[in-house]
Amino acid sequence: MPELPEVRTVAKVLRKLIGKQVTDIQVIYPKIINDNSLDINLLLNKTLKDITTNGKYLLFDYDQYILTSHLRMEGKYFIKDIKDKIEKHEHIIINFNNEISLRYDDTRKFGRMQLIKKEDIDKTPSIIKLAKEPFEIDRKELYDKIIKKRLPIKSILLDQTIINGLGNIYVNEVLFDSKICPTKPGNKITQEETNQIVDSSVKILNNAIKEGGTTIRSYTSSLGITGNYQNHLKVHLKEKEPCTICNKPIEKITVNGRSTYFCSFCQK
DNA sequence: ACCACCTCCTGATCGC
DNA sequence: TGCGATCAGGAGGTGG
Repeated sequence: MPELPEVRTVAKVLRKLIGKQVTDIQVIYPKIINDNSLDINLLLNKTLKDITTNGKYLLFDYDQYILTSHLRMEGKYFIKDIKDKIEKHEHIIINFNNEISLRYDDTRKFGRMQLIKKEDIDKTPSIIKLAKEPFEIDRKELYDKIIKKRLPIKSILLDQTIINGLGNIYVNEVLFDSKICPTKPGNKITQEETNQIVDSSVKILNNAIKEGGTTIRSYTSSLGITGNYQNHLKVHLKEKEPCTICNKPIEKITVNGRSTYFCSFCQK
């Protein structure tokens, strides 16, 4: 699943479209567009000014409009020629300069887009409720939010209103790096452990960004560019493999319905 | 406020 | 081998 490093990698690749003008839009599977979105055809003839990210959201800046795009599980973008055949899982097509075709491809159709007026970005619930990314999060505020909860720390860190950008892969890795058991309830977490979670998140996300993200089945970047961070994973998908610290087998459990990989000896 | 549970989807994998 | 059942999972919604 695309998380913060993968989304940043996608944004970087797509920035080659900046300065180009939208000449055609095709919505093949309309449910990808949120019900509360403006009509995406308002982007016709508009010029793409910038692409930024906020957590797992891509933000396409078209001057007076912003198109938000969340890839959820398997959303991906491809840049093709407008004459290229439309593939089975390509649901939204935006053509630029009558030559370049941006294809939104999503096997499971979980991804969502929403077109908003730029001045409404501060009134858009999905965006404003996002917490800060680990790079700039306030550790005391994060601790105050964590200790109010009895949910497992694993589940708390997947909540984008608590900390922004981590998904299942990186939460598994962050908790291993922090030596914290994923099932430990939030109200048992200390300020020191919170600080460690932030430090580990920054370290792991920065390394993953450097590697272009993690390539697993559900994620490939635009243009088939693939990341390399899967080679650095220490627990995710490593069930029964030896822990890199203590050599005991990595365990797989389910925490609130999510696959969780950890070392029960190293993570307390 | 907090949290459990359901929904959306389809390809891969499992079980018989 | 084949076919139906089950699973995976981010975020939004519902309801206790």
